[in-house]
Amino acid sequence: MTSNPSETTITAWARLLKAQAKALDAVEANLKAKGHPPLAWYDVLLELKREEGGTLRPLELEKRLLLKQHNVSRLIDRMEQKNLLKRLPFAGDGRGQLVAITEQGQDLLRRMWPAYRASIQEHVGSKLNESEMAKLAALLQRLL
Amino acid sequence: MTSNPSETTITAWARLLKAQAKALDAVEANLKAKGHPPLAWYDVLLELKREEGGTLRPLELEKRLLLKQHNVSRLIDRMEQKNLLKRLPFAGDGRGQLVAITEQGQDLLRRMWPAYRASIQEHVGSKLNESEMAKLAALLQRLL
DNA sequence: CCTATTTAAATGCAATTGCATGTATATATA
DNA sequence: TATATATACATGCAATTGCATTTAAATAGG
Repeated sequence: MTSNPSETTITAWARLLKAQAKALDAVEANLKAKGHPPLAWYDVLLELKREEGGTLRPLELEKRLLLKQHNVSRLIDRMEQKNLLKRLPFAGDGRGQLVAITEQGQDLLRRMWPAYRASIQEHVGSKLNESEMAKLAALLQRLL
Repeated sequence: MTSNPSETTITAWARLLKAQAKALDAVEANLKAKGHPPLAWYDVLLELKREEGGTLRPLELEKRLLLKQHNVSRLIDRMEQKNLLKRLPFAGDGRGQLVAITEQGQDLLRRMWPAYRASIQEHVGSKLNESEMAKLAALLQRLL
């Protein structure tokens, strides 16, 4: 038998939704205003960049970025169109594949970061001091 | 000149996105599995229910729920189709309108709450104790 | 008052997402 | 090793969302 959430929990839940939506909307809008693609593209490229060889399987991207399988497939389609990444066969499993970041992908990552970074600071960083931010990060980690 | 976000801020930002996405995905999936409509419908109905007279203007819903104007318009369309709310003329301003919750809307609110409540507890409430939850709620408030 | 501008909401069309299913390959089991 | 089942990714079609524009009503300025 599961107990009911406390009022405090309900408040925290509501604020989690609102705070994230508000900050994300602002960050996405800023990226777009600067002529950049959506944040999801940055997320994909960053995951790839951090890997040895700059490759990951779609399945792994799906797990890390909490995306649905069909959305990963189509996100890769769009990004491949723009030459930000390319699909490679995966030797270990004929069903699978590898997605590899390209030079252009790395370049986009570098070009997006200044705008992205400034938005994070404006909409999140500036709202709490360092120790409060550390506390927030720790509490959010507990939800993961 | 805006400073750059600290590492702590970047971590908190990443976790805000992930924690919200994870919890929200789970809650939405649970509602759907129980045969309920999306959370946004609940949000709209709850906002209306809490008002004197059970009415709000679309513009107000837009602000409170952080939705785009055209999405509010179409969300209202779909909910009106299902008789969960109805559009009324707004006397004070001929351009505007009032959206009013119906009996069926109030009923849906009541029927969704047990499932929603259980999900909030499972995916958020059970992860932190009361004082931690209060701290989280307070920190998130600061982002708003 | 008349005209220009702003505001509230709706809508046509394109892009994205959700959902179900398809295709190919891998693994398990008889 | 033949057959059934599971897994990885793709895709057709419907629903939703984004974007630009439209419509109607309100307010501002001459």
